[in-house]
Amino acid sequence: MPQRQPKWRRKPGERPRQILRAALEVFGETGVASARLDEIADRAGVSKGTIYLYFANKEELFRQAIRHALAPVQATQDPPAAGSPTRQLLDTISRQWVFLTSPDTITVSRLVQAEQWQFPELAELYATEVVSRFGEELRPIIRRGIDVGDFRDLDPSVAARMLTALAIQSALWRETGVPSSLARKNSEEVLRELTGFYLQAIASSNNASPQADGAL
Amino acid sequence: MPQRQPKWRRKPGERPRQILRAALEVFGETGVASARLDEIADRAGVSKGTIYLYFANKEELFRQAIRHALAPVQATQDPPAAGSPTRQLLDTISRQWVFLTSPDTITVSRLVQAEQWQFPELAELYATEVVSRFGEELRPIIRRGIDVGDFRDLDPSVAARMLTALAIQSALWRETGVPSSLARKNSEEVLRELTGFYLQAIASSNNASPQADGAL
DNA sequence: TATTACTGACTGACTGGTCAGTTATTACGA
DNA sequence: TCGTAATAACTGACCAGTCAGTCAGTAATA
Repeated sequence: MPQRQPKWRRKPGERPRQILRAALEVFGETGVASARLDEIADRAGVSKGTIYLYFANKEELFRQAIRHALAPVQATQDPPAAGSPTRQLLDTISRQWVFLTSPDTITVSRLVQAEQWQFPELAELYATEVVSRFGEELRPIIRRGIDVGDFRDLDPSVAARMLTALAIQSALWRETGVPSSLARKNSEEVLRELTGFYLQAIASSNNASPQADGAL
Repeated sequence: MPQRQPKWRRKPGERPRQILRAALEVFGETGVASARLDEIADRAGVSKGTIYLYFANKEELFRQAIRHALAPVQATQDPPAAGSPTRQLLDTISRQWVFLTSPDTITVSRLVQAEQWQFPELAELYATEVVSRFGEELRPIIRRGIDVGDFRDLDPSVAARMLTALAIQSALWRETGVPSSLARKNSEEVLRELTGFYLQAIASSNNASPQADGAL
């Protein structure tokens, strides 16, 4: 006689994670206002009431979901890459690209943009944890590249911001396959176009073609 | 004895415009789902019922509001600017920048991103009417610049897409003052940084510094 | 048996959409 | 030129559906 399975199990340790994951999914598909808590509960495999054991309300759940999704980038402390500035830059961009193109990050980027008036503190969090952090990684590399003469003389802050803007927008566009010129391209191709363009863009004239090829 | 003012006036010709304008405003502030039709009606100076005389439902109102806001760009037929490729490019970017940084366009850019799953046809419209159209203006100029030797040898399509991505993201970031490095900068400064960076980025080595200064 | 985790039916506030009724405007006859 | 009938434009109270949030009760676990 088979032992009767319990209808549900107590997993107080895992619940928050399960719920946050489902929440990000649903919020990402419909936006905050249209997201239904019953749907989130379903996907998390719990009942609606359980959500309220761990989160105060829908808004707070959203906040936590975003923060949770941004945790990975907060965790990374970049091992200062070795090699030439070009090499370092390439590695750094590549690492940032992996983060930016992950489904969760795409969702967060879109949601934060969309809800910036309802949740300005999340826009700020995103700016700090993603944009600023990326800048902090990029600037010293660019500066060194200028000193060494590999890159032309430009403002490292501006150059870093340009790259980040370019990377984020590329990542967002690639997801939708819109504009159509991106539809067929996979993530690696887009990254290659991006790095190809950017390295040329900042290369000094006496170093007009830093070899980016074969780098990935 | 003062003649009694009518409580309201019949303005069937203006109503749609009034409503669309109010709708874009409210949609932009709260997103589609949270926007209340009573609020839109208030700001348009009409009652809720009137909205339904001109639009089938909320979704359709949203669609029309976006299309309406994109009409200006559809109307412009660019007079093929005179001068060197650098000059032409500068003029074109400048014109596109004005469009991108207008409050309505900012709102549209944000809304289209946010609602791309609910309204994929609007994402496509935006891609066609903004991104593709910009590309069509930029590509021939870039191509000529390459032929003439002012710009280095790169793929005009990629170069155009990079510029558009950069411009859109810069416009969106500037609005919020986030990242904080953009908070104090006004539109003109951001445009100058953008063009400065980009012209350098695509300049050929034997033309390393096309004079962008004093251009605006 | 006590405690903790969880369920899901329920409630009440909210809002998209409707439509019977009202007001402005126009057309027309005297 | 004035009343008045006809029409088009508009209003706003109402209804029906939805969903965030509650909580009395139940199931799992210690």
